[in-house]
Amino acid sequence: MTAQTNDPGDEPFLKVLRPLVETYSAFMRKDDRHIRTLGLTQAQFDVIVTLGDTEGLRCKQISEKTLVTKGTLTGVLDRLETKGLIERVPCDKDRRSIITRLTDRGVECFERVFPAHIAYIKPFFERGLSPAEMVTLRALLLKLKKSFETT
Amino acid sequence: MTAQTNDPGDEPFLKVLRPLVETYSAFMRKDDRHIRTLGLTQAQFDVIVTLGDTEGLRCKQISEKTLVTKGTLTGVLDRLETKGLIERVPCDKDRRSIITRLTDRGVECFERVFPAHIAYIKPFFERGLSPAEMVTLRALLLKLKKSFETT
DNA sequence: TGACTTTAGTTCTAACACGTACTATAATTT
DNA sequence: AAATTATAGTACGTGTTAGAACTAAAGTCA
Repeated sequence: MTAQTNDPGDEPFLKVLRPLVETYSAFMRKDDRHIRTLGLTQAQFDVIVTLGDTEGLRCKQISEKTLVTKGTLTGVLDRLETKGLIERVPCDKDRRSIITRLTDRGVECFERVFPAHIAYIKPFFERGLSPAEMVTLRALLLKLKKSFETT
Repeated sequence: MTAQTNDPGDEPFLKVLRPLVETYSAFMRKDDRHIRTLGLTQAQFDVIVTLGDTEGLRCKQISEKTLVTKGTLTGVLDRLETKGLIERVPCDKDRRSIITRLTDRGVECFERVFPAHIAYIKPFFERGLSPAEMVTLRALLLKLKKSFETT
């Protein structure tokens, strides 16, 4: 005879929600701290990586790829511009738009920081999961993601 | 004959990292927006839920459960106190500590907001994943989490 | 007891993060 | 062409967020 409670805190799906939040948080703490040792913030790193290997992108595009809203992006770009890592040039085709691209120093930063960070993060994933588990995890995460994107 | 590139952007583990970030983000956007319609921020909601069904906790304990650092917590608690949802009472046993607990209005808020939010979020998980998939996803996430917690 | 060390919580700074309002420009409609 | 609507980026207000410096109170140990 099991106790039949209606405590919303016992919902089975919370057994997925909490690990999702906690795993993401554990990853982010590591990720963030390492990026800071490289002299960038998380948001700045994301922008540099997004701009790497491109000829420059518009705010809208950067915003979509980094999941940073445009309002926030203005400030992030301001700071990267101050650091001399990016430059903003007006767009000929659409005078509302501005093309943001890496400066020479920005490219140098990208080439130094990106591989270093990948190399730092990689072992945590490879130690924790087999290749087969990675495939499974990816598939399940994408299913869940899709559910959050419908409606 | 497959092309052998050394582009760090092609690392297999990124096929897990990106879904992890994107799924968490997709979830959070939904989660956050719903909580705001209930009149709280994410951090405030987390604190209210943590304090619900307790006789009050110390900052340290709230900080551990919500994954919010103590420096941030002070501000969150300040705003909840201003809203009249929590109260801070000195701790007899340890005069460095302060017990934070829900006021009557806070309890009322908890009882209204928590079930409502659970009910809102639940369908996204249950639509996206079968019970068996939830078990698998949970296990893999916890393995990965553990890897990020060692060292 | 008195000098270290740890712990609890606040204060402070820099940087996000979101939503709203705003300006300028572009696209569409009539 | 004029009016309407949509889009691009910025400005601003409120609220996190992490981390370092600070104060007060315990705990430790010699």
